[in-house]
Amino acid sequence: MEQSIRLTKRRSLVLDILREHGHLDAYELLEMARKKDSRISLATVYRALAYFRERDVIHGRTFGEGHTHFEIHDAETGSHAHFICTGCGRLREITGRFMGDLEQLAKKEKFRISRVHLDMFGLCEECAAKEPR
Amino acid sequence: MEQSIRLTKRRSLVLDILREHGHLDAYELLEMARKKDSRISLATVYRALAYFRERDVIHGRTFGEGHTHFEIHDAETGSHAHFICTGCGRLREITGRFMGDLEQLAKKEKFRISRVHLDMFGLCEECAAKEPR
DNA sequence: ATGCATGCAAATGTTTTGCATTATA
DNA sequence: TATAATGCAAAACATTTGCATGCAT
Repeated sequence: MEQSIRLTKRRSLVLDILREHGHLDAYELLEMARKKDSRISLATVYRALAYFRERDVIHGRTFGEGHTHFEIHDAETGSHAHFICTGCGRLREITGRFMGDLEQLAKKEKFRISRVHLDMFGLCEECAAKEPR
Repeated sequence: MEQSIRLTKRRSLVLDILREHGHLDAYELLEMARKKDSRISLATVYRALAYFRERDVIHGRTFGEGHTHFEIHDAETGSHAHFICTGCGRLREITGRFMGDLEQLAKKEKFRISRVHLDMFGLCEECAAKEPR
């Protein structure tokens, strides 16, 4: 809900890492950030995340393990969709060609959509092969 | 990933409350449960939630406030979809008529879907009226 | 000189766990 | 009985904050 974005060295670092890797949790971010800037603190990471979240640059989500993963919004749609394999835990991003349908639906419901989060849980090809049904 | 489900008085209570109210957090659940059973503890609520979650009866999700909401899976699809108003915070459930499309997509991606979580963030009709753009 | 940004450590809030007790779906 | 569930309090985590210091998108 804020407007201007002031980028510091450390905020940029956090953002760059997210840009490169996507959906990381705070500790993973801290670890990667420290490779480039050994003095960055966990508090700064969290503060940067909160800062960007307020400004709608990133969002956080949880996949059931009790902590938050952060990622940058999809540039076009502000949306994100995932396949999460319940077998191996792998997470794959899927892109937004069907987001239009959802917006369609939203319109019918008189809801003005700004962001969609879609998570699909199931088995990926490999895990499905191992565990046939 | 577990098989049998043993229902005790307290587990049933937790489940009944979720059935009646949907997406509650642990404290809300505790509060409502205590109206029927004044001696139930927070630990039991959490343990019941973990128990049902392992057995895929319920799932938890967060909407950005730092704690988890729990709800029962949709009976047919195992899926859930929400509109979350970023203005007033209201949450509305939407039903699954377009879930088929998603399953279609999943099939193309060779992913065997068992559950879909869809959250759409935006402004509800009332908030959109207040804050036109 | 001023206003942010930051590190550190402490505080908070949520969820989990160890252990003794109670119930038995 | 034997096993599992429960309450209570403490512990463990994830996240936030107060305060002193440092920096300058």
